[in-house]
Amino acid sequence: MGDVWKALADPSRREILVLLRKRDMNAGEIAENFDMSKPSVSNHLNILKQADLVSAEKRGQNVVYSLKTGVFEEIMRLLMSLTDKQED
Amino acid sequence: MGDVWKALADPSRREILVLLRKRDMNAGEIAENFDMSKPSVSNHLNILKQADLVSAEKRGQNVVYSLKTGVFEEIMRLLMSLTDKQED
DNA sequence: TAGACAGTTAGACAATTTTCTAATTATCTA
DNA sequence: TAGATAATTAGAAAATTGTCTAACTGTCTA
Repeated sequence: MGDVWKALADPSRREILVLLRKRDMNAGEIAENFDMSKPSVSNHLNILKQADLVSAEKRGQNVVYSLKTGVFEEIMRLLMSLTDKQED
Repeated sequence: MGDVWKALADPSRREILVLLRKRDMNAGEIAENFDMSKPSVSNHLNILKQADLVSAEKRGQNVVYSLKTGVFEEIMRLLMSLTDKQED
């Protein structure tokens, strides 16, 4: 299981998540939004997948990526616990 | 203004934040909690400061660090917006 | 089934990041 | 004021990360 925080550290990867918020997209559609080679985007998608922030489903010759929101809750929990001093 | 996400990407820095959740600490006290040279810790503290995640106040020959929770809200807002699909 | 298309893998390279030791600055106290 | 203590700055080395091109795999369709 990859590092969620490291995954979120890169601005391109955060932008991918924002894109996927609107709708599921395949790798090519995602890549169109970036001034970057396709393998680079593929690499970012892989890091997001390992961090469990997106899921990938092969559909024909495309791979459709979707946002996975489950992990966010965990992150938010940690952030909230930092916000509330002295708890724990 | 430094990058908050990059600041949060490092596990040692996140641990520093958790330490400061309990109470304010000076640089030396923080460093005691890590198997790392003092300059390295100092570097991490500087990155956290630039990201506005901690504040530093010189008190005598010590520098006391405190958690700054303001920025978390911004992060949480972004995370929440990702959680709620299709909004915006 | 041959060629085109979508996507990933492999390998190399450049940039960034983390860490160290040594040196420096600032403050306290005997 | 001299020496000790707290912390940072400087500069270098090692590790990690992001990016590229070239090559490969799998799927579709004419």
